[in-house]
Formats: sequence, C-alpha cells, structure tokens
Amino acid sequence: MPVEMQSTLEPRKTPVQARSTVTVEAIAEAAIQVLLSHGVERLTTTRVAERAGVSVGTLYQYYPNKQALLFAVLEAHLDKVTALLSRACEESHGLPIKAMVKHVIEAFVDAKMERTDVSMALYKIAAELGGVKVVRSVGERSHRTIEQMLMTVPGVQFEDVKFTARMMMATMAGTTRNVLEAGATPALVKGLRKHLVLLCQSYLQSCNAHAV
Amino acid sequence: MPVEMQSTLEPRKTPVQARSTVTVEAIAEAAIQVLLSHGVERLTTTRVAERAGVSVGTLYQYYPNKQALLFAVLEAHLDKVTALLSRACEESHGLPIKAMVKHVIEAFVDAKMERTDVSMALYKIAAELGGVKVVRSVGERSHRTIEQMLMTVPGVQFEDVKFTARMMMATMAGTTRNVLEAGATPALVKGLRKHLVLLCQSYLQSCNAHAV
DNA sequence: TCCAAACCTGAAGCTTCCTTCATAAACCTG
DNA sequence: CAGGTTTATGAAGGAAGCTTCAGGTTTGGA
Repeated sequence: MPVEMQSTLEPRKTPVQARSTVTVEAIAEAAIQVLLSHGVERLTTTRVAERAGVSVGTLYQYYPNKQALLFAVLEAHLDKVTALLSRACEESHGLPIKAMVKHVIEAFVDAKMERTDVSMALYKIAAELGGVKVVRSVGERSHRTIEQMLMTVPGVQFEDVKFTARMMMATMAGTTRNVLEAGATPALVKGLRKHLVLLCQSYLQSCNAHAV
Repeated sequence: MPVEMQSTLEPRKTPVQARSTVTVEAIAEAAIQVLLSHGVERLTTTRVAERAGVSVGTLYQYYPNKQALLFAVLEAHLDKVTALLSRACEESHGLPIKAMVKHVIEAFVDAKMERTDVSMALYKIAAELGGVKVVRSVGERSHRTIEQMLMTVPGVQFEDVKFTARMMMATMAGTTRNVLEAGATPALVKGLRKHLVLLCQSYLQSCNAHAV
C-alpha cells in the first residue's frame, strides 16, 4: 500500500509585508543549498532555517511541515520549466519539423541548465514520498503540449503521436539528467544540446508514416 | 561539502549455515518491499526486519548499518543488469548496426523489466546519500562496453563515439525509467521496446560520419 | 505617537529511529 | 549427546529530528 500524503501541504500563512516575502524566498533557496550540501537524508528543518538566517519557528509559519517545503520548491521549478517549454512549443507552431525540434529542445535544455544546482537538488526531492506524483502531473501537462505540437507539423503524420511524444519527453528528461549528474560541464552541455536535437530529429523522421 | 560515506559498508559476517543464507536474502527482499510500500523516508531497520520475519538484531548481524543494507540491494541489481547488458554487447559483435542495436536494447529493457518492483524501489535508493556515486561507477563500466561495441560496427565511423555512447545509454535509462514510473503496463513496455530500438537506430545512423 | 497586526524567536515536548548487547535457541561435528 | 559454533532475539540506550507555543520585536497606518 502506497504511503499517504501529509494532511496539509498548503502554505500556513502568506507573506504580507516585504520582509516576510524575503524570508520565504530565503527559506526556499536555503532548502536547495542544504539539499546539495547535505543530501535529503540530512536535510532538517533546523538546518534549513539556520542556513536561511532565520529560526525554525519562522519556517513553520509559512510551511506547515517539512514535506510541504520540499514540494513547494519542486513545484516552483517544474512550473518554470514547463512554462518555458510551452512557450517554445507555441512559438514553433507550423514550423517544419527539424526547426521545431531544434527550437523546443534547446529551450528545454537551457531551462534546465539555467540553474544546474536547483535541477540537481530536485532530483532528490522527486524521489521522495509522493514526489513522483508531482512530477507525473506536471509531466502530463507537458506531454499534451508536445503531442499537440507534433500534430501541427505540416506534411507529417505520426503513427502513434501519444507514444512518440512520450518517448521524446522521456529522452529529453533522461539525457539531460544524465549530463546534470555527470557534472554538467560546458563541454557536456554543448554536446547534449547538439546531439539531443539530432537524436529527436532522426527519431521523429523515422516515425513519420508518410514515406521518408 | 558533500556528505561523507558511512565508515563501513562491508558485511559484518557472512552466512555459513543454510538458514542464515535464507535470512540474508529475506532481509534484502524485505527491504525492497518496504521501500515500495512505505517509501525511503519511512524505511526503518525494524520495519525491514519485521517484514523479513526476523528480529532487528539479526539484521545487524549481517549488515553493519542501514545504509549498507540499501547499498547492497542497489549494487546487486545494478551488477545484474550490467552483466546482462555486457553479454548482449559481446553477442552482437560484428553484427550490422541495426541488428546490434535491436539486440542490445531489448536485452536492456528485458533486464530492467524482469522485476519492475525492484527497479522502481531502487530509484529511491539511488537518490540517497552517495547512491549517485554507485550508479555512476557502474554506469561507467557500461559506458565503456557500449563504446567499444560501437567501434566494432562494420562500415560505420562515428564522429564522437564517446559522447554517442553516452547519449545512447542515457536515452535507454531515461526512457525505461519513465515507463517504469508510469506504471510499466504491458502496453507501455511493448511500445518502449519497439520505439527505443527505432530511436537508437535512427540516431546512430545519423551520427555515422560515412554518408547515409 | 500609539496600537494592532505581522513577524520572529528558540527552548522543549514528543516521537521516531538506529544500534547494541546480554541471553537463548539451533545447529553441527566428533 | 556434549561442547563449541553459529544464529536469533528484542528490550533499552542514546541521538536526532519535527513541530509547537508563549512571549518578544518590528512594522505601518490612524
């Protein structure tokens, strides 16, 4: 039987004054830093608060519990990446397939690489209790977006758009993750940007039911 | 500063009699079950022992600490998958590229899907303290294996074998993971098997420096 | 200036968990 | 079956973490 979620994940109180807004952001940022320097297992609310320069009590004023804090951080990042991906999809509506793929892939890689530290830290949260659920729900939105985009390609008819979109997403996410976990050196990132485009272009080409 | 490993991860005692061999295996299996039903965060040594039908003390007789237990389980699985992958690579030495890819990919997918529960449970461990390290070191072995295999393809010359091998591996791992986390239904697995082959075939083809 | 609301503090309660060890049972060999 | 070895037990020590709350400080408007 899967574990049940914490009862409340909603923020306990929303910032009103400017200082508390700063505090809330500092806490979220601190969570990422602690995640990176100590690992999930040793991420404690006290340590996060300390790193953020506030007391534990303050943390609990805005996040009902530890899990809610982690989820909030995860969700913020996923939302951001998803938004950038969606925008790239819209922008490439009607483009020929090769250009479309290039545009979307590069947008994705850039979004993920903008803050490599955050991306890496979040893989750890995602593996936690229920984290998979969050990832999956955001993933589904992106999935639909890509699927729709693929359907607008002029002169191309895919055999199974749904699955093709899934493979493309999984490939993007998987290879990017691999590079991130290998250290995300500039050389690697550059290689990823180029090869991932090539990879998806050739895949989509060969999935096209219409002749070559 | 990254977290340091536990001092000892080596087994404290190796089974001599038959009953203890059974016990050790039961404990490892129980760890997987608990991981799946309760999540990493709620995996406790007591719970694992209970599930295995032994007392905590027994667990500590063979595993020096909790982390060692988790690592042992992770490593066993990775070794198994790696071995199967290597074998597939050797078997396809000299084959034309399309056949080679098909053989290797299918071996990998089958290895991962043989026990979907284990594969899924281990993603959680891998995210833990140092787990990334274990995965990376095993991954490097596979990387070299695949790289060498790619170099034996008759009539094909890759521009950057090293990176190409990396992309291929990351894609295999990434898409397989995606399907696993989506529930690994027979339909999905079937689709993965087919599309992943197609994906890698077309990618490798387009990486080939020798014309089409 | 004054006050209510917003914000912050951090010691302490409570729970959970890891790990040990003294003791007991099971096994095996001669 | 006797003695030594291997294996199993589980209560309890001790450490660590999550969360609360009673009381203090700061802010911003009237």
